[in-house]
Amino acid sequence: MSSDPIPYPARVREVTPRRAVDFAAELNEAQRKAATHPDGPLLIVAGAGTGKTRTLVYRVAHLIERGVPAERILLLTFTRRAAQEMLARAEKLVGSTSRAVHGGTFHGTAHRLLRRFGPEAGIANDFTILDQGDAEDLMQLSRAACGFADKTKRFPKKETLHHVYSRHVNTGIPVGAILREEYPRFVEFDEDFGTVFADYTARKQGRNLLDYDDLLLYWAMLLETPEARVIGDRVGALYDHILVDEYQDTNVLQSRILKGMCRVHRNLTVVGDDAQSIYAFRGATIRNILDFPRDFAGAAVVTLERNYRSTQPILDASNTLISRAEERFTKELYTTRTGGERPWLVTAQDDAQQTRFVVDRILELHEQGTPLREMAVLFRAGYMSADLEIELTARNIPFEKWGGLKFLEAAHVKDVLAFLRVLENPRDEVSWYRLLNLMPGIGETTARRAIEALAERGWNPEAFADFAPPPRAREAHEQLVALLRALRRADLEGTAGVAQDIVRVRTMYDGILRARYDREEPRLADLDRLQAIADGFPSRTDFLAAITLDPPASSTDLGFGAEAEDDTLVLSTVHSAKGKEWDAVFLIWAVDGWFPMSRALGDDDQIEEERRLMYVALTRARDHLAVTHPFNVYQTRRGADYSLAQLSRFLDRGVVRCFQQVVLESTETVPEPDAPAAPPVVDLRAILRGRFGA
DNA sequence: CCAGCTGACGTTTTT
DNA sequence: CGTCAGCTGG
Repeated sequence: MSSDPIPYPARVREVTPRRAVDFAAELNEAQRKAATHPDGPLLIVAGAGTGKTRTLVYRVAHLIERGVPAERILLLTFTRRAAQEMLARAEKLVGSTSRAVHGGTFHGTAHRLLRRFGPEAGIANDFTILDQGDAEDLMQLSRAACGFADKTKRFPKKETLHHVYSRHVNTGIPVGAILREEYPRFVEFDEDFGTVFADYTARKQGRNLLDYDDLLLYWAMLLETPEARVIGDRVGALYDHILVDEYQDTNVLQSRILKGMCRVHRNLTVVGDDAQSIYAFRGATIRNILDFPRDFAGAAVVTLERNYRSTQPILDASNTLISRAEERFTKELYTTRTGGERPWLVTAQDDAQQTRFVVDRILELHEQGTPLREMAVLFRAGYMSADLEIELTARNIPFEKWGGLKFLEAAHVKDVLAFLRVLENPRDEVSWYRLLNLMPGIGETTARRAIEALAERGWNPEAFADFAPPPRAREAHEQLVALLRALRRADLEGTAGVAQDIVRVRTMYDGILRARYDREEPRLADLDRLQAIADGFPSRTDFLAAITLDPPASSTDLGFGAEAEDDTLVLSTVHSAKGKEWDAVFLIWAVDGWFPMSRALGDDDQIEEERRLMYVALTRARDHLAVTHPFNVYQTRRGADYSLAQLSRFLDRGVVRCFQQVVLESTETVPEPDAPAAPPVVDLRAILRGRFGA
């Protein structure tokens, strides 16, 4: 129990819940305790499938029933989708009142607050947001401006620079320490990093650009900077209750924000599972959740251990796997569901056979009545589903893929967006640079000159019209000037929707696309889709912010109008599968070096994160779970040869005992459940082939 | 100064 | 496989 509950400010007003919520009947004891906890800090340690979302939804309902005005509740989630889902469920409990609850991601909320409070703190509210790719491009400009373009071949690439920068901002670890830890070969450049970062920071500010990290950083600074106290107090007073989902995946900066937001009250509820912390690469630290009771003295801790999702055999396998983890809140998931088959551990001869097995088994389950949308295939990294995607297409099985490359990151889509962004923010140097380089006859040098000319005239849009291009670029320049004028005119006349803007841009851009890229048909189709998405937005500002802050998760979930298929299989990275569940789950490529990835092998913390990641994968399954690994792996890297693949180190003897082993024969693909045969210890033929390969 | 070609390389996860 | 830096011909 909280030691010093702060009395709730008297702001009570009439609320008419649709029905009285019977917390005792609809929740189990632990859930009810969490949902109805009074004021004060609360940590809910919620294992996978223990009704975490349900508990949070009921807590929101409870707060509203107690008279907390909905608009003074802030619900921070990992994805916007998760927030919407929770709010929809809350509405079913307490009625439309709950619609006023503020829900969203940290970044989305930061964006909203900065548009509103930023101007008072020197942040013009017409800023545009850089996604990771944009930020890297800007870093490249800074790198060049600082004279590191070609000085040394060994100077870190823009991706490395950006990664170090982002890590520094999100974790507070000094740059030098990050280099020593992650990039020992770049330690000598410590000072140069500082030089580039200083330019990068100044450049962003001069161009009115904010990257993802800035959104969080400025939010934290509004709350923490003594000179901003007046603003910080107002921001901190916006909400009476803050609830945070997936707390194990927050970083130091986000934890600082929460402390700042709780300066007037201590009504902070966080929900998380330390065993599912999988975003350390983004600066998230498991310390946030482990140390919560210390950071917020008197915090109540409620643990949810009863699992409503999986069968006991699946839980046994998951529990055994995670029991090998080092530091954690100990909890053992249990269920009252009886029966269920043991999960399968499937050894395939090679990746082709692995693919065939998965597809065959999916069809089998489908025939037995499991809809495709109740099945998912999970993997460590996006590219690992390539083979499967081909097979599914060939066999006419509809699927959608989550995670991996998003179509918004495709070059041609970013090209079109660059035009819109220049209209939105004429100082957007990244977008200017990108679109100028597209024009025939304009390359790096001319683009740079044009941008300098713009900068000198205070980024006045007309300055570009006056810019005198070299003769070969004259035609392109004229066209571009005309296009931008037309777009701006439509803007002023108010005749332009975002979709209309895109149509106008494409009158010129489609030609460039055809000349510049191969496979033009699918690319043009992408632009059609972009147009269709844009159609739903009231303004360009909203559109641009939304697609950078909440990019569509799947490549198909924004198809035209009517969804193409109702019943589709899901292929997903394990990261993107977080928080979801299916009747049947296949985890493919459970091969050491792939899962865990070889890059993680040198570092104990990273290995631990990979282990938790696999735990997340296993606990997505309700009734059926199959983990597959090909025994021979075709190595494209050096030479072209097969090599032996070891089963993932996380599936040790004890874990494997929770599975039924299935070894696929080289001749046939019919699975034989409970086949006792162990995989061969060694593949002599592969060794023999290798001997004469070199 | 641009654009096209070649060879080398490294390859995650996401707001 | 796709990107990227570097080189070269126009």
